[in-house]
Amino acid sequence: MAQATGPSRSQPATLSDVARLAGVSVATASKALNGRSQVRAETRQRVVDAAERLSFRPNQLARGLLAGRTGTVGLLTSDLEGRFSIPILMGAEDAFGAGEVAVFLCDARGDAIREQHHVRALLGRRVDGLIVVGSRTDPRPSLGRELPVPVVYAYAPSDDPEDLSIVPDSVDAGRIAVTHLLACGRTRIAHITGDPGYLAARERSEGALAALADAGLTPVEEPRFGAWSEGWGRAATALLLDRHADVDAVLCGNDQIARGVMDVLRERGRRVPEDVSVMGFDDWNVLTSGSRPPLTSVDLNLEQVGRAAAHALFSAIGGGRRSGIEALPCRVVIRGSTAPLS
Amino acid sequence: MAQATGPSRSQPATLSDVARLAGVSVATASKALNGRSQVRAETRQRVVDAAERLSFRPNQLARGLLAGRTGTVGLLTSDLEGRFSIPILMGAEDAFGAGEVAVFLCDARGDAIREQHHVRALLGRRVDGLIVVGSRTDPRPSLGRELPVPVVYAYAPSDDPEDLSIVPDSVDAGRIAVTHLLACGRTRIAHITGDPGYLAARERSEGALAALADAGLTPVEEPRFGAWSEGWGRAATALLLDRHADVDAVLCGNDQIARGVMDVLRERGRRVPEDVSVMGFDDWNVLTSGSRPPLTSVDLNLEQVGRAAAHALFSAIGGGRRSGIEALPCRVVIRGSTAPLS
DNA sequence: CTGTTAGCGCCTTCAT
DNA sequence: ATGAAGGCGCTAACAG
Repeated sequence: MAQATGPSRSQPATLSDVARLAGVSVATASKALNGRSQVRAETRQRVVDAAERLSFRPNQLARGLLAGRTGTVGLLTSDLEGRFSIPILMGAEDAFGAGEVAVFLCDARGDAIREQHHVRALLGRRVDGLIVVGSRTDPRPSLGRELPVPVVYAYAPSDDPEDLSIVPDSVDAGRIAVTHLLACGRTRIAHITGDPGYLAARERSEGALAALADAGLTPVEEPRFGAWSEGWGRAATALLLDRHADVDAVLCGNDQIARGVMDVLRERGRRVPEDVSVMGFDDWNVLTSGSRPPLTSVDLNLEQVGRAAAHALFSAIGGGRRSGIEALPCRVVIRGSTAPLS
Repeated sequence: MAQATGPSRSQPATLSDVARLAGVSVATASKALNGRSQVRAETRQRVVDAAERLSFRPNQLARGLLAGRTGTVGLLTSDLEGRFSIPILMGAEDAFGAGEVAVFLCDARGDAIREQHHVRALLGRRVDGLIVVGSRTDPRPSLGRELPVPVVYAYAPSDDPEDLSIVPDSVDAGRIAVTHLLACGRTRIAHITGDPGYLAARERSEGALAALADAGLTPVEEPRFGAWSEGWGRAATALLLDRHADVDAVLCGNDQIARGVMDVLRERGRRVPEDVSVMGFDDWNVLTSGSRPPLTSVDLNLEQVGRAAAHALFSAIGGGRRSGIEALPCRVVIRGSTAPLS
C-alpha cells in the first residue's frame, strides 16, 4: 500500500484533469471551484469532489499570468544575520501571510551589486511589490523611481524623499527612555552609547538630551560615544565612576553596552537598580533576560515596523501613494534594572 | 525630464513588444535572447538592443508555466525568531542565490495548521522543492510522502526515516568539546547543561561523556541538566563549587549557560581560563565576544547545514534520491576562556 | 446553467 | 535564418 493511490510521483493535477473526471468542461470546472454563481449545485459538488480526489491545487502561475498580479512580494534584506532584519521580516511575513500573498526572501549581504541582481530576479518573477529592509537606521540609496512596482523601505529609510520609508522613531526612543529614568526620580544621569557613525546613536542621544533639557537637567557628563559592545560599556563605566561617583542612572545606547555597564557597576559595589538604574535599547531578549537584574530596555517595535511596511505596500499596490519617512513609536519595557530612588 | 522615457508606471514590456521594436517575430526574438544559434548576429543585436531599451525581463511565470519547473523553492521555518533558523536559512539562500532559484519564505510559528496551510500555498505556486527548517534537533513530524515535490529537512530531522534530513552532529559536538578541554590538560571537568527535554542537551552530553570515557575519565559530578539560561548557569555553578572546589573546566550546554558560569566563577575568585576553563555551544557571537574573556564555543556550522540542505534539494529535484539523517560535523572556536593548564 | 473561444507571455517544433 | 502555429494552466468573455 505504499505507492498506491497517492499523487506521490506524478505531475500535479490540472483543471482539465478535474473537468474530465467530473465530466464537465474546464470552464465549468473553473467556475465551480471559484464559487461563481452560474453553476448548478449538484454539478459544483461533482467538480469539488473530483478536485478533492485529485488533490487539485490551482496553478498560481497560470492564474497570475492571466490576472497580471502574482500575489507575491519581494523582501530584500541587506543582512539577514543582523539583529534587526529578522523581527521586521517576521512582522511583514505575518501581515502578508494572513492573506494570500507569498514572500520571496533575498539577502543582498549588504552588496549593491547583489542587490541589483536580486531586484532584477524579483521583477522577472513579477512580484507585486518590494520591501527593502536595512540593518541600520541610516538612509540608504533608493532603488530608484523607475521600478514597475511599488517599494517600501523598512528600518533603513531611502535617501529619496519621494520613496516611502517606515522606521522606528529613534529620537522618541531616547526621549521616552529618559522620561522613564526621570519618573524613577533619577537626576544624575549618564549616557554611554555606541558608534557615533550610526544615526541611531546620534538620534537616541538627541532625544535623551532633549528630554533632560525639558526637565531642566543636563547629563552628568557629555554623552560617551564608543562602540556597540559590552567591552565599551565596561570601559566607559570605569571612566564614568572615576569622575562622577554620584551618578544615579546610566542610559546605554544598546543592550550590549548596558550589560557591560551593569557588570562594572556591580564590581565597583554599586547596587542596580537601587544606587544606579540602568537601561538599554533594542530589548534583545538574550541580553535583557539573563542579566542581574533583568534589564529595562526600549523595544523598537520592529515587528510593528514590518507589519506597517507590509500594509503600506499593500495599499500602494492597490494604488495608494504615500511618501516620506514615517517614524513609529517605541516603548519602554521595564524590568529590574530600573526602579524608583528609595 | 522626470517621467519621460522610463517604464516607471506602465506595464512591464513583453517579448512581443521587443519583437515589434526590433522588427522581427516573437519566435526570433526569443531565440535571439536565449542564445539560440539559429539567428544572424546582426539580428540578435537588434533584438538585444530593443530588449535593453524596453527594460525587458522575461516573465518567469510564463516561462515556468511552459517549462514545468519554476525555479522557486519553499523555505518553511517553524520559528523565525529562533536563533537556529536564521543561519540555516542564510546558508540555503546562499546556495540557491548563486543560481537562478528564488526562495519563498514561510514561518509556521510552530503551528501545524499554519504549516499545512503554507505547504498548500507553496504547492499552489508550484515550488520545485521544499526545505523544512526546525528550531531544535528533536525529530519533527514528516510532511508525508505524498507531496509532489522533494523535501529536505534541516536541523530538526523528520521522524520518517524515508525522508532526508540534514542536521548538525550533536554527539560529535560534545565529543570535540571535551577533546579540546582534554587537550588543554583539564581532567576535572564538570558539565552544566540545559533542558533535558531537548535532544541536543542529551546528545551533546552523551558525546562529552563518551570522550571522557575514552580518556579513562569521568566528570567530577553527574551532568547538571537545567535550563538554557544564564540564571541556571549561575545557580549550577554555585552548587558545583560548593561540592567540587577542584574543578578545572566546565563544559556548558550553550553559550548562555556559559556566561552565567563565568560570572559566578569570577565572583568566587576563580580565574578563567587559568584556574577553570569554560566553553559553550552554539557560538552565538553576541554572547561569546562580549564576555571576559571571550568564550570558546562549539560552532554548529549551521550555514553549512543550510547549504547542504539546499544542495540535497537540488539533486533531489534533479531526480537524486537520498534518505535518512545526515549529520554534519561541528567545530570548536577557540577563544580566551579555554587555555592549557599552566 | 454549460460549453466554446480567446488569450495571458513565452518557448519549441516545423515550415519556409 | 526567420516566421507561423501550438500549447503550458487558467479565467473571462461570449454563445448555446
